[in-house]
Amino acid sequence: MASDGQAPDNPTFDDVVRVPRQTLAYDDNVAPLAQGPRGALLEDVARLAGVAPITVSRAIRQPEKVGAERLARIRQAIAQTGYQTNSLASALKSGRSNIVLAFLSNIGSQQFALAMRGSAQVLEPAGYQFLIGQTSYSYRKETEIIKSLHSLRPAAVMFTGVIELEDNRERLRALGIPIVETWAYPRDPLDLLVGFSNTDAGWMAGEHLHARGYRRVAFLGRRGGRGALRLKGFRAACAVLGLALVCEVLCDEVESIADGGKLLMELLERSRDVDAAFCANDLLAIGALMEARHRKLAVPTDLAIIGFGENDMAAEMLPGLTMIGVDSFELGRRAGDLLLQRLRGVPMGTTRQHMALTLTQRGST
Amino acid sequence: MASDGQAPDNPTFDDVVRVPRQTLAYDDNVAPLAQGPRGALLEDVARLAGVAPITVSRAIRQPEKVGAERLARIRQAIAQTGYQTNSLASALKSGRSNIVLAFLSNIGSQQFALAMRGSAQVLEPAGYQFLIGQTSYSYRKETEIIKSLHSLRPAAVMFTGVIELEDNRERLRALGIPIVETWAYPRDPLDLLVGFSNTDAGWMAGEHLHARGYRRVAFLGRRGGRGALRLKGFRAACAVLGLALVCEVLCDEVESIADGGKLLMELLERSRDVDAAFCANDLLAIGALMEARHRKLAVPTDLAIIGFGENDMAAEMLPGLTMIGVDSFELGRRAGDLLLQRLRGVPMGTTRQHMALTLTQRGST
DNA sequence: TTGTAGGCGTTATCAC
DNA sequence: GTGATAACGCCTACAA
Repeated sequence: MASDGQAPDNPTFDDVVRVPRQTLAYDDNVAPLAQGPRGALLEDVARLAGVAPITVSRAIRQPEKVGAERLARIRQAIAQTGYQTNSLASALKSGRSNIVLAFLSNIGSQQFALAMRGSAQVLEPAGYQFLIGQTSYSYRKETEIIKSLHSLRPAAVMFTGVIELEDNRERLRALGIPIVETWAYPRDPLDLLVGFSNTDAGWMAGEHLHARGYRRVAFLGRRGGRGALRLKGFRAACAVLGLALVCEVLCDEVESIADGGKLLMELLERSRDVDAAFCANDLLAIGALMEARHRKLAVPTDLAIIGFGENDMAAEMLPGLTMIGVDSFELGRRAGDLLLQRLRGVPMGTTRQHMALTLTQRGST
Repeated sequence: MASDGQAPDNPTFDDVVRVPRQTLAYDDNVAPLAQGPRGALLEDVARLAGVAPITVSRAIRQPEKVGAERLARIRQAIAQTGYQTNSLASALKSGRSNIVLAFLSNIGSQQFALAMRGSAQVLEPAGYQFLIGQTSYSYRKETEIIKSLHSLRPAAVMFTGVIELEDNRERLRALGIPIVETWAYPRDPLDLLVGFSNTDAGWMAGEHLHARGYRRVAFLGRRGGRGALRLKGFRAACAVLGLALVCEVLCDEVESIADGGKLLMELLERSRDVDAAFCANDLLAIGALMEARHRKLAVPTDLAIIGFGENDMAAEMLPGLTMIGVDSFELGRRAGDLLLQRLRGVPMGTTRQHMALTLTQRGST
């Protein structure tokens, strides 16, 4: 065992728990393990059940079209052999797989992660494999990914954002699969949409600051994408309500809490005559609040802070952070639901859902 | 635009930026869009280039085996048609795809997310599609996922953890693909390993508390998995160094910061005669520190707190949280590197890498 | 260096 | 309700 500090030269082995074979009871039978790298084929099952391969295939996909007796025999044969459909071959022939792909612009975001849980909770029980990829806020990567979809043939795709490149929109349409965009409320979504208005979010921030009596405000946020939309709404509110938008501190990327501190410092350098700041995302708001405290600025008396996005930390901080946000988990769940309806061919009333924005006031304003 | 508060009935449309076609310059040519849902085939490219399909296939995979002149013609034809390899068909025939799958036990974890970025940074430039799934700390789901791998035939798989079920280990071995386990240091990894000793992490926590003069300590953490390993090391350190391990507060799952608060409350109910607590993960440590502050406990004088796992927040809190952790990004990067070596058939010196644990002392101890 | 033949495992199509 | 046949798009094996 390590005996003196930082980096033990001889790490102790972890005695990881090992669960022996077949001791866990599942609802379904745990099939016997495949023999060797090549598992049972449709043909093997068919031979065992005394039917044609195509009948086994049907028994799996459309059991109602197979006679009861044979169905039973086939099911037993499947259990015996541990047969698993080769989804590659299946997808190649049918042109559609059971994979649903979600692409996150940032895999580290708490909100996106929550949404993914919501979607998975809906899609996985329905038999889809839910996998996640990242675009890292890069057009370049987004394009590569979307190109690759053409041959991966997922059943559906989901994005935490709106596709902006016309080329990519075209490519996605050409796939002919359900697509959900989220996290914004554009006029013309590609296909399905579960989102909210970032413009309104900015407006709400301005309105709240005004209602709380602040008059000289600042914006901290990303220059592009949803940041720009939130800024637009914020500017509009300031103009209408008569707030002085003293300072817009913009950046290109937000990677961590530390960025919030940096932007706040920049703000304070540019102007000290500001009584409230709207931080256009959760990390920025948390970072700004911490930096303010480090500098002994009293929040909210010296500077009020409102953020967008919700985050577990917001409620836990002192003072609590006032945040505008959406229920990300629910957003993900609904996105999954919309996809499911499409995939099942249910006639759809609406293909666009709006998520309500909520403002949770805490101590920071 | 929303005019009064919480949930606007008529959300404002976001005027999302739209980037028109062909205005972005990439290093490679952006191929023209595929015509219709069915893109160009190997055969189409071959016809255009005046060669056999197999030659095109080779030009893509082993260009050195194709004559220079034809290679040029083929490449032009590929660009013209916008041909994209159908990875399904390719994988079906060759028995191997270019997808690398990583499974996270918890998609919301900051550390896991960092590791994924590290892996992606290595694997994606090498031409692999890096996708992420979740096991949600469930044996059941893990089993389902591993079964499905059989037919998805990824090039390799990665887990943020060690596979504990013997059945699943068997299934994974049968796949015959590179496998990386991480986040622990077991005696007998399935294949590749990039990990650290959780047992040592627990030991280090005990050692640190001892060195700082604390004598009556508590453990807060998960009952199973890595929590149990960290507890084991912590217990050992306490025994050897003469610390009184007054209280072990255990739980089954950790989902959010709030759980840390709950466990701390439980601790305080069970015993007030404790001068330091080791929280076996980042959320627990953050939650416990916050709860302590809410209760006006002075940290570290009334209660010291040390956590495992690192987290952006740890350094930002007041007092800063002393944490033991690993460089998750680097861990992910190395895991990706190991996989790449395997996939490329590079003879490997070692298939097991140990990541150093580091203790960062901050104000909380 | 290039090409031919055949098949990966499944499912669409069309007969029975 | 069931089965024979062909084909999805590519790549391995072998031959030229």
